[in-house]
Amino acid sequence: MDPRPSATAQTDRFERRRKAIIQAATEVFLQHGYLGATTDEVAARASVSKQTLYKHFADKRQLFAETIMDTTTDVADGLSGIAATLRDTPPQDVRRALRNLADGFLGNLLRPEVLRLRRLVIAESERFPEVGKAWFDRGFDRSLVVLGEAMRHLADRGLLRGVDDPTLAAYQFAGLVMYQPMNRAMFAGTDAVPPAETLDRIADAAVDTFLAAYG
Amino acid sequence: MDPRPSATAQTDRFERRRKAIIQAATEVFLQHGYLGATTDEVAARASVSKQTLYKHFADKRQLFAETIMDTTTDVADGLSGIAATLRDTPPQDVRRALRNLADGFLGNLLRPEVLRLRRLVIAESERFPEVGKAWFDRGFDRSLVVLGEAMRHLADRGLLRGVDDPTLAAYQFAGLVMYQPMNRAMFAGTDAVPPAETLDRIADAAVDTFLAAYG
DNA sequence: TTCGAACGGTACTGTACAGTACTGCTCGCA
DNA sequence: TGCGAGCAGTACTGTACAGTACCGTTCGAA
Repeated sequence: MDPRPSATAQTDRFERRRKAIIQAATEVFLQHGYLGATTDEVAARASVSKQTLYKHFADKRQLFAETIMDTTTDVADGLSGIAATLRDTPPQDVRRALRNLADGFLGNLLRPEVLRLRRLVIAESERFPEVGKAWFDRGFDRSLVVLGEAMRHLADRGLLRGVDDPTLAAYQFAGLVMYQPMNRAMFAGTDAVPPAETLDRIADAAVDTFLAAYG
Repeated sequence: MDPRPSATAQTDRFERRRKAIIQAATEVFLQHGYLGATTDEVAARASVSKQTLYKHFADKRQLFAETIMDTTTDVADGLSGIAATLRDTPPQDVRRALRNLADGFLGNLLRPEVLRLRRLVIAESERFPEVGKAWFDRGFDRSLVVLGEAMRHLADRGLLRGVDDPTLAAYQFAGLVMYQPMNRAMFAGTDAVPPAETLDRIADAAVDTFLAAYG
């Protein structure tokens, strides 16, 4: 009972349209929030009629859910790459590698789009519990588990000590680095991210404290 | 004391009404968010007519702004009390006092109402920048500055060392304790706060790491 | 060239809600 | 007991928007 013929050309077209709608919806939802966004604007920005939009997505709820679900792994993928380089750090470079990791956190997570996306997911985590949970599990938590694995690897190589709970250690590192700037950005606005010198001081101090415990 | 000559009865009445409206508005905004909330429901829950509501507040925006502004110092006050007890900790009890502080953070900030309020402020920090900034400055940052002062005091007494930047040290402690559970709660929902054993492990590990650096 | 499905444009429907207008009651005060 | 202010109740206005219906056009397949 597939209404579409099996021709791949039409399927491609269909998929391209769907991507355009999701792209447009991402922008509109990020700008106005869930309730503030209108399907009219999404359709217009995707250069698609509302009829087409509603052929792809049953209703506004589903459009939102699928749109945000699409972003779950974006940030995590970036951090996983950095975590991977940590595993094979030469012995004398642990401090430098951790400092590098801190910069990776700050540089990735404090980007305006990431902050707006974060705010949106948090804002709608009661209306869309599955979306919030997925974001946490597949994005947030996942990248810290990966980071924890890298730290355990460093511990196995004797470059860190006392890493009984690798994931917890990873969260501690992230907390040392991100807690102040992330909260500041969440509350005081995207343009309230601390200046580079401040971030440098925070990153240095985070590495010092982390190595005092695990170095 | 009261500069006004007469009519205090009516003024009291007026003020009581205003408080009732703000109380009702707090509940309604927390439940539905800014756009999702209706002034009809606020008026009904405050047992007040819409006319009366609009006599107290020019429009919905102002109602929201004043309602949330009213909450800025609620959480900070609770934490400041705990921070105050830290200052005069006897020498042998530093670890226990820090552990106590960690419990204070977790117990205060992970309460369902606090989480919902946090989500709301974050969600509306673009529509209401003043509100978000005020919440950060008067609530969040303020309590950590106070905590930093207490830590500097401990350092002056020789119970901590290396506290060059007390506020930064306070943020590090808060990050070690709160980063994982707060993010989990923000994304995965109010009922996703980790169980008590997990929070215990996090608090213990936070104190260990903090004291490794500053003890 | 012809056929048919999908699509864009657009107008429409129903509903929800911010803010206002009006009426009659109630309550504090003399 | 009577007066006046403020308020509850309620109805109304204007607007915005989710979702649908309809029509004419485009485009791919044979």
